[in-house]
Amino acid sequence: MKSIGQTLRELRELKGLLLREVGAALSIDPTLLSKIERNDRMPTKEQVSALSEFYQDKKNEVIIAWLSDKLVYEIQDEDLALAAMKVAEQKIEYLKTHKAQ
Amino acid sequence: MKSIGQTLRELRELKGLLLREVGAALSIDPTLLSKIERNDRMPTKEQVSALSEFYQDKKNEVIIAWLSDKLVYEIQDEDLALAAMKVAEQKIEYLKTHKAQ
DNA sequence: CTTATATTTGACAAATATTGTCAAGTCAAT
DNA sequence: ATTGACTTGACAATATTTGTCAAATATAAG
Repeated sequence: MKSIGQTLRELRELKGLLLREVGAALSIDPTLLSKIERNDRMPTKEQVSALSEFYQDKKNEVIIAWLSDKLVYEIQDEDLALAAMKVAEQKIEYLKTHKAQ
Repeated sequence: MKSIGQTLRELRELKGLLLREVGAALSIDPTLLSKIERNDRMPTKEQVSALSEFYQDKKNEVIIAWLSDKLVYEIQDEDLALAAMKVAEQKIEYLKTHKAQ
């Protein structure tokens, strides 16, 4: 249950890499990476794709941390947040079974 | 499990009101209300507040339909949508118990 | 204490996304 | 054909988000 920032930072440090190095590998400005790892900027879908590929073995972990952070961000201040989440889950499940082509 | 648009349309029709009438009561352009009821535009937080007050008895229903739609919108195309929802739920619960003043 | 390297921060620019409006269109009933 | 309710499309207006750069901070080494 880690934030996307925490997830990315831990993965990077595990590999002993610098922001500069990851940045160079993925063409992302290191200062932007810093902000992302500090949850100061949300990475874009493309950045998450690149990062999740970069940290291969933890691909899904990265994506799930990112998606869940985006969800939380959307409703964290709401009293009905949890109730809304449950309904959203049902809606997703419904869409999944009834999805178009 | 209704969309925000469907929820609002049904509530309005139950009261036998016209878009024009609800619009006048809440200072919202009727053509915008039309789009909202057709899920073509997301209402803003302020509009949802006004609308949920207007349809008093169904206040929470309106808010939950809106919040859950926003959540779904955020992740509906993702394979990991459901997994992310579960994690987001945990994060919300965590924030709820550990929330700052 | 000075230098070197890594990271962070703040302010702003740039890009994107979202919402609001208006004129014109459809549709049904009369 | 006219009227009334609603819808649609294109564009304007706003708002939000993201990216960049220079400066600040931090840490370690010499």
